[in-house]
Amino acid sequence: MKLNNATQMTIGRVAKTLDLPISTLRYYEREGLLTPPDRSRSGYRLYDEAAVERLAFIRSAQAVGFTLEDIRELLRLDENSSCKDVQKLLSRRLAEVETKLADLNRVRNALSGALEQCRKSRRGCGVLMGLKHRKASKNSK
Amino acid sequence: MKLNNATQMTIGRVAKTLDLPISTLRYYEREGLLTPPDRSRSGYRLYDEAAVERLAFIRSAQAVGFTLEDIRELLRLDENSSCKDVQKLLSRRLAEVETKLADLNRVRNALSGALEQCRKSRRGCGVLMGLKHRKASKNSK
DNA sequence: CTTGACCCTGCACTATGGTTCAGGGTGTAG
DNA sequence: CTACACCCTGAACCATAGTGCAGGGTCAAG
Repeated sequence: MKLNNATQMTIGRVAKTLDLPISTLRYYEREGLLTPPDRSRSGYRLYDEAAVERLAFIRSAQAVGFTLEDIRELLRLDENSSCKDVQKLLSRRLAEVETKLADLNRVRNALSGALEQCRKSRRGCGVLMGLKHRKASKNSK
Repeated sequence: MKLNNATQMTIGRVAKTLDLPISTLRYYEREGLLTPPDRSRSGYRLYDEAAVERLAFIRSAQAVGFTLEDIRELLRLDENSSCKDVQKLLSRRLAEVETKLADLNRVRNALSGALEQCRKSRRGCGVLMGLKHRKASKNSK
């Protein structure tokens, strides 16, 4: 099987490039996150650079807590270039991210505080002490 | 049913206090996150203040990305006061949190950059542009 | 023309974090 | 005594994000 274009890759190649299982690529396609790629005459999926970039985007976004549903939305908006909508989604997400950052910062402080306590160990490790009095901030979704 | 002690609460009361469904409390108990509370003669669960605090801790920890499994571990270690182990877990988690913070910061910058782009809209919204070239940092678990 | 690596589909299965349901007992106000 | 809110258990069910398997076709080397 010759790949016509230098940028056409089989699913296995793409999977290796991005270090994720083949099954996940097929899953993303099923779920509408990846547009169905071209097929070779024998039915093999043939991906181009754009698909690889899209995938990389998906993984990045996912790595920081966007759900596949979120990402589907982001990609959809980006495609239609409905700039207003993108803006709306973007600022909503930005606000969420900032909330999450604030939360995480508090947790980091709590953790490192507890660790500190722990090291100069008076009166047991203050894990519960350190964290339990924070208010759980609503998931904001 | 009289509550002997001022701090004894039925499941519904606790649920209302912490604003979570009754079913979740029973679920946490099933999963070993909550030690089985006292029971009234008729079999009703009766929770005390400590249980409520424990629950609050669970929700806080969960809100910032610890899994129930993580939390089970944290609580177990805290109970046994095996300070060495708590320290180990704590510093592992701290490292994870810091990685996550760094990731989130990058996303925040990407998002606000994209938003900026979007506002002075030349050449379409740069959502994909803004995010897709980041490397997905391995989940570090 | 066989071997081995790779690809296809469809369907079932997994783990996590719960939620819902059926069928039944309890507590208290009127 | 009846109503109604509340509680119990066990078991099934749900969404999310995949993973695994059976059964079969394809490609390149030797």
